[in-house]
Amino acid sequence: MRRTDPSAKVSSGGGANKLRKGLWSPEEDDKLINYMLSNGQGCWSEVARSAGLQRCGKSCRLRWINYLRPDLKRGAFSPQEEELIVHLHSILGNRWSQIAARLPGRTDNEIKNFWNSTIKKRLKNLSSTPDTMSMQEQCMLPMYMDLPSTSSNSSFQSKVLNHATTGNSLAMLEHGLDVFGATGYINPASRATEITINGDGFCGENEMSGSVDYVPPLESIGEKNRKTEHTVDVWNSNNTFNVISSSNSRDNVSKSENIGNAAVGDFWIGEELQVGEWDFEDLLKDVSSFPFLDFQS
DNA sequence: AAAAGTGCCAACCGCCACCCT
DNA sequence: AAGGGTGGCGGTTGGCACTTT
Repeated sequence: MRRTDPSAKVSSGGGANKLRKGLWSPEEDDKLINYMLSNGQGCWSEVARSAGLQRCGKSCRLRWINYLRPDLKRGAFSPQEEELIVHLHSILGNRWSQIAARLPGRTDNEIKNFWNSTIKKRLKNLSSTPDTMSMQEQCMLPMYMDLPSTSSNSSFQSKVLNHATTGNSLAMLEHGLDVFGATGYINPASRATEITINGDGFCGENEMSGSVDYVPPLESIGEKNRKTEHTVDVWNSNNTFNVISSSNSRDNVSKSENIGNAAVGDFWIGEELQVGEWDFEDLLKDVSSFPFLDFQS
């Protein structure tokens, strides 16, 4: 843990308006905590002024949200949290605030740091040792590694690789997954050949196999630039990807369009799946059932 | 023991959207 | 409609702590 810097920089500016930057001192923390506990959150620039802090409101907000908030859960991420982060990231991509919203007591910054410093590296390492990874990791792996070049459809594979290399889910909608999500995550409790579409209100026709996790439109209310055309990549039981196109409603996925496929290669060992290998399975199978979800926010 | 390398994470930065005037 | 203030977000950086050489 970094120690507080008693000589935090003071930003250049006019006379009395000098604002401190850098690490927060314990005294500053005390001021902010005391003010917030007695007055609650208001306009952050006003908080900074009223609390007697030579900080910009933005800095106060960040400090409070990421470090001083009393409901924060400090300490290492549990394996369950880690699993959930990986799964949510596979669905939501780098939408850290939305991932954090599903992990009580954790901040977006914390999750982002954890992802960049730990999970990313772990997944990278795992990609070179597929025989030692957990079931969940096996299922997630294809999203983060390059695929073998055995696809008969190179453009489709390019698209898949683009997803993988950008860290976005294979299942991210091509033009903005802001209404619902889908992922190639496969339920380890199921045999690969038995996986079927699931998700609230999504895809009435089980004409394609695969696994689709519905993610509630947590941020979709009031969202701008909502796209009306969606494309979803889905793992199917033949170790290929399906691409499902929908018109404009998650309740009306009208067709399944298998525009290409990409073999997932030797690291896919779905036939060796064991039921009950990890307890978090039911939770991850359908994120929408997670009790912490706030669909209305 | 010291230098170099690496990991971790708090905090900053820039951008964008929203609200108000 | 335009512009300023503010909040929120994701990407990035800087520096401390730890590990390796």
